[in-house]
Amino acid sequence: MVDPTTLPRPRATHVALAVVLQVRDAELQVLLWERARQPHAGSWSLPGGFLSPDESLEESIRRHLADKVDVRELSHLEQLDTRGAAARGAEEWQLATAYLGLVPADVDPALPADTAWHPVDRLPQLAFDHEAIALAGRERLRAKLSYTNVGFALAPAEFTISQLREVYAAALGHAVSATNLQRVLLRRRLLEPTGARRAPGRNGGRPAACFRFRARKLEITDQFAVLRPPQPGG
Amino acid sequence: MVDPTTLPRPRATHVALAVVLQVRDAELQVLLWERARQPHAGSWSLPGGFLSPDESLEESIRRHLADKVDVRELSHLEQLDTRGAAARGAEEWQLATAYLGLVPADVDPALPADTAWHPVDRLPQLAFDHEAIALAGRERLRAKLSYTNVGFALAPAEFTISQLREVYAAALGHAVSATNLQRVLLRRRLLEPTGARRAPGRNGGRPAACFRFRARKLEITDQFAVLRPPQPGG
DNA sequence: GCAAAAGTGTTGTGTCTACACCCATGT
DNA sequence: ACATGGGTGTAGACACAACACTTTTGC
Repeated sequence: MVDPTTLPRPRATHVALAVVLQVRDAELQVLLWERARQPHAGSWSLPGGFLSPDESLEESIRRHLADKVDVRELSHLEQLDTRGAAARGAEEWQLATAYLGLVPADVDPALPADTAWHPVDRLPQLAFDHEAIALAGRERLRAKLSYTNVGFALAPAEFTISQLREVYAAALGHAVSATNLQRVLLRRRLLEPTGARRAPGRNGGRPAACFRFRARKLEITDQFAVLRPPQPGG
Repeated sequence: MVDPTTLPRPRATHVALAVVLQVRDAELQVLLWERARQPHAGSWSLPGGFLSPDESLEESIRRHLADKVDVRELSHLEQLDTRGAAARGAEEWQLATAYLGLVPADVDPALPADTAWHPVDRLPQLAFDHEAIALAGRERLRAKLSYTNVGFALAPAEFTISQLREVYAAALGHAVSATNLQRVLLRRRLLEPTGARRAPGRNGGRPAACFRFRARKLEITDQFAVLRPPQPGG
């Protein structure tokens, strides 16, 4: 092998993409962007763009997303994976790093005209392999809802258990029992009561207590560690 | 935004790295490579190298590793993360994608002179941020030992429960009970008896039954799904 | 009072750890 | 016989899902 400083190395362009998810209208939706230019002009794709030499990957995806949604509304951002793609851009050699971004259910960011939310369960035709990436983002979210506190990133800052139940049900794609949701999240000490109560609707009903997530950054809350270290006597 | 085909985009070199782990001498060890050239000449780093335009990321890391360990001995390979690094190579703009590779405990690949195994718990000074990457690889492995069948990638093709216990203990970094290990892995149907028995050692003892992993590719075996879909009646 | 919504009590099931005990072999 | 290492039986702790029941409101 030779000294890399003397031999020009092949260079690729690099793109950062994001699967930005939000629960809207009781459905998990993803932010898509209608491509104005080739390749795949007119079809939908994940938002993102080219990396600049002076920024990190995370800075880059935040910068590109800032055109679509206010960055302050991104409550969580984590990396999915990186794929090289000979077939990605036909003529240029390109790599793409995908991120998962989450937006709380109670905000409705103003979007540019070329951008819209789409239910992840009914995606339109997507450019490149973006459908697979979007679905991978959904699965990552679903898994993490079970063993981390990611819920904080989808829920409003303060909420009733019923509201939270709707958010979880939409994200997980199946019915969720408010009873058990409350017990699991309280037992794990993810939630704390704010003291506030929400007045009932027109039909009456008991006023609901309000809760918040104790932490607003990602934590592992269920150490799935089977085979844990031995603890004599217990 | 402009048509990318008309405007030259900034391009970066891209490196694929691997955290290759194996249980050796009852310790989890990582394959390191002593750098012969700048930057960081003389210090240790993770094996890897530059990406070529005609290959995928995984092909690239397998090609670079082939110089160090026989590729057939890599029982598992998965992506960790990608980091941009302004500070990575001083003068050139570079991104690095890290992989986690695993080697079964019963092989001892011939290594080139500049390459050696080091216990992950006692790493020498590593170049760049490779220490953080190596530790991230170890944590990924530890987590997956709990909820997947990755054990297959660290264990020999056929083994006794005692041998497997040593492998798990080394990888997890704490004592593991053979009793409970056997129960968990059998209950989850990860292991099956081969029918063979292993003769006892000099001191006698009951002959041990031999087992193998049912599958030799990664599977999720513990759906950590708390909040699972409702199942009326049970 | 009655419907509606929130929240609690209770029971059953399954998984895991710990530890006692039994089994098969060498010396 | 007895030490050594392999393997099973069993009991307790815990987390979870399901569902019945109670509480608090509007009408």
